[in-house]
Amino acid sequence: MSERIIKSLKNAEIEKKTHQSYFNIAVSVDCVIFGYDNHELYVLLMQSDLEEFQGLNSLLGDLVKPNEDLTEASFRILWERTGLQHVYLEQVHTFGKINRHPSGRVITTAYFSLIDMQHQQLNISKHQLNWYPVRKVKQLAFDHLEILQLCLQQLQQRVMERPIIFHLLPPLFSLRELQSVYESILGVELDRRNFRKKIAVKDWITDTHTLESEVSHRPGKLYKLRAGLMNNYRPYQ
Amino acid sequence: MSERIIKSLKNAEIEKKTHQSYFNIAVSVDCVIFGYDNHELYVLLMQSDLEEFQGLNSLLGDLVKPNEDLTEASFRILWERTGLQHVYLEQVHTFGKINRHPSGRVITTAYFSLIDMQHQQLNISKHQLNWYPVRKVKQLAFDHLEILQLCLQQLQQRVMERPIIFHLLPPLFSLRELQSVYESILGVELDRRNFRKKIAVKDWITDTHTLESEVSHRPGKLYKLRAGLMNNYRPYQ
DNA sequence: ATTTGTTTGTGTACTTAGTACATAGTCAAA
DNA sequence: TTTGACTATGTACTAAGTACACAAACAAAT
Repeated sequence: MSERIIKSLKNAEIEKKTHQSYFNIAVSVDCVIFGYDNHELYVLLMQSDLEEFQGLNSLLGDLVKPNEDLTEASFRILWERTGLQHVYLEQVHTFGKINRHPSGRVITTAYFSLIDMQHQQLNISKHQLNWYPVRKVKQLAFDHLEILQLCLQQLQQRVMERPIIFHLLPPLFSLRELQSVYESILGVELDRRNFRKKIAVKDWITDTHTLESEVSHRPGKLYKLRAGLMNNYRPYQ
Repeated sequence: MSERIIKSLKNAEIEKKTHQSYFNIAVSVDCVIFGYDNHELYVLLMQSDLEEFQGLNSLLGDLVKPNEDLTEASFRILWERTGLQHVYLEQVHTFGKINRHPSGRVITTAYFSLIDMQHQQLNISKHQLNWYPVRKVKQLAFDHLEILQLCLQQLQQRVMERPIIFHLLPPLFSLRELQSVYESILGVELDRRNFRKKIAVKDWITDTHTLESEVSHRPGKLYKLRAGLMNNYRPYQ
């Protein structure tokens, strides 16, 4: 064999090996979509489409296309499955264990997002999606329970430092509602007067001088997010 | 054409498309390796091996093999390039922009690690590695400057909450050294008495009742990490 | 019309964490 | 023995966090 041919074969060999070795990890994203309703934090789940996990729920995820960012892929999933756009999204962690997916090597980057489930119209029925109380989810397909737990933990940290909790609420809200969302996320009860003081110090919201209506008790003032506030905060996506 | 053949062709088409679409994203890890010496925080960098970035430095990274975890890949890089094992490692973020790598679609998961650069023997020369003062790094190959900055930011947060800073120090250290490492990471000067109070409250270290030697001033007490402390803290890798 | 249930709105005393700051003591080197 | 460089230590002040109670507003039930 001529040296040229040997070299060429070698290159082919290398190329094949390279291809096999390095280009058969699939990349996916998974979205932990949180919503709040009636004193409870919910997560949006779908029925797993894998035989191995029949009957189990899973997070909303998909493989990332070669021509899209990780972030774009997450927004696409949100759009395709729920019809929502302009949703708050934040990267949490990348899960890369070898056997985390039964059909092959798939690494996944987890994001959480926050939506106002009471007032956004979701195309839930189309895709067999359902809201589940976060604390009652005990089992999920893949390593999705671990992912959910880490996302919840990160959410708990973030809501104290940054004004992201408002994505779970309508544009106008009462302090009672706000406190209740905090309580549902943190899993603790808060003292009302101290909570109000703490929120006041943060300077995130402004009084709209309107009142709740159609409540069977003394109506509370309605607040909104302070204008221009969100310019100072960007999630690291 | 028979229907069977058509179907078969269709399947081939789908398979090809799937393969093209989903299996040509490469996965890499990059390690931001921090070290401390003489009042300064350093990062370990290598010369970029890409023509496009000739003359620039880059982080230590490599493609992830199909049969290794992301974490394993990071440990492998550390081992291959520096000869070090049992290094502190923590995942920070996954960078997935489409054009972040000139040779194709590569997403990378960034880790930072902490090593005691004064007392560990590194195989630095073999791989053209060098330590650079973190604050003086102004340009790197790829998006590595962005990665470095985010890792530094995460390190700044973590050292306040968890006892990881000790990985940058030898087993015995004085409070002055410890304070100096904090200052080099946080980029601020700290008040000595308040610093000592703060460290005392955290209950991370114990007095060994030995003194510094060979210093041309009053020697300080030497401290070590409190026994059993690290059991309570696990990095989320 | 009155009562009941439920939630709003507000302030103070106490505790804990953070900050600013100065002086005497120990060692090596000159 | 003096100089330089560092150690060791405490107090007064400020800011943030916690515990806690009562009058007022509204709807619903009577």
